[in-house]
Amino acid sequence: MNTNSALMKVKKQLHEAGFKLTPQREATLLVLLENEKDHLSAEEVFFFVKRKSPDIGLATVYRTLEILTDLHVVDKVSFNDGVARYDLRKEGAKHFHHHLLCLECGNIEEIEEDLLGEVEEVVESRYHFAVKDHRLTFHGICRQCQNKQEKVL
Amino acid sequence: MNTNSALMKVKKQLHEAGFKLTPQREATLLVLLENEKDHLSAEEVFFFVKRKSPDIGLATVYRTLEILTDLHVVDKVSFNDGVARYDLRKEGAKHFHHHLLCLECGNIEEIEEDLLGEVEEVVESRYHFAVKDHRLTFHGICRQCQNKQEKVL
DNA sequence: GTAATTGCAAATTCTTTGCACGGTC
DNA sequence: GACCGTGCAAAGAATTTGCAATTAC
Repeated sequence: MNTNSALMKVKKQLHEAGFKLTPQREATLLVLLENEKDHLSAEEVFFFVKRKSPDIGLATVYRTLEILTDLHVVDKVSFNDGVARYDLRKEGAKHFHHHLLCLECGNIEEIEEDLLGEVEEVVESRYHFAVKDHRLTFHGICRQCQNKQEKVL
Repeated sequence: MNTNSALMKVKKQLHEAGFKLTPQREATLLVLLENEKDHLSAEEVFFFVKRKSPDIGLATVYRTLEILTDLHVVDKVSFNDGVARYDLRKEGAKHFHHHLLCLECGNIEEIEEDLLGEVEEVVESRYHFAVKDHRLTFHGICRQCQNKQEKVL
């Protein structure tokens, strides 16, 4: 995905929602785009943004992330470690992707595949619940850590 | 599920892990058992426990919930509202149950059905990830709120 | 021009920790 | 009597908010 076109798209979204495009918001967006694969916390985003715009304040980052969450540009996720993390929604992705959280090394891998189609149908029909989105995280041991454990044995 | 037998079982688990079953811990457990269907935060557990044992401290509740989480008696879950919630693991349940979070009224419904069997197989084989547990929450509109919306239209 | 946005610091909220005291085997 | 567990208050971490100054449109 072209960073610039993604940026333009969000700009449009911001304007349509009545927000201004400030340099601070642009810098924050750039950081998110450059770290697409990570799951940065607000503090981490702040750390990276500060290298581009040293005068930015943490509160501004929090406020920007809140707006982007409301616009569904990012998804706020939490992996039970007490920090909110922000995950860029993939361009054109119908569904929010899933996560594999390694209990050993703490690494988080992403799964783009949908996988939940049938499950959502069951939820819709059997529980009469109109599904809009989902959060799915598997807890377990990643490939690397499995290999390490085998060596130890 | 018999409250008393559930209590006995946890007592055994505590002892096996080298912990005592103190009156405070027992009161906390009782609150969890009595509110099995809810997803209480630590503060809420504290509130209910205080009615049984007015002298209990909030820190004790936090410490108890941490022990119970480590023993997998409860699961710590987070629905992105900034508070950790504690969900009693069902007796004999192979898998952690799923949640339906209504975006309208905020209510959380539970699904006991597994539903993820095939999905886990895909994750295991295609991503070489050894699944130990999962967290699945659907965001959407619950049956009650759907009915309300229809009336408005 | 003016309403939105910002940075800073203070305030809040949730959770953890230090420590002296109390209960238990 | 060693040790675990407790309550309280203080500390810590994450996030939000109030406000005067600044900026985008």
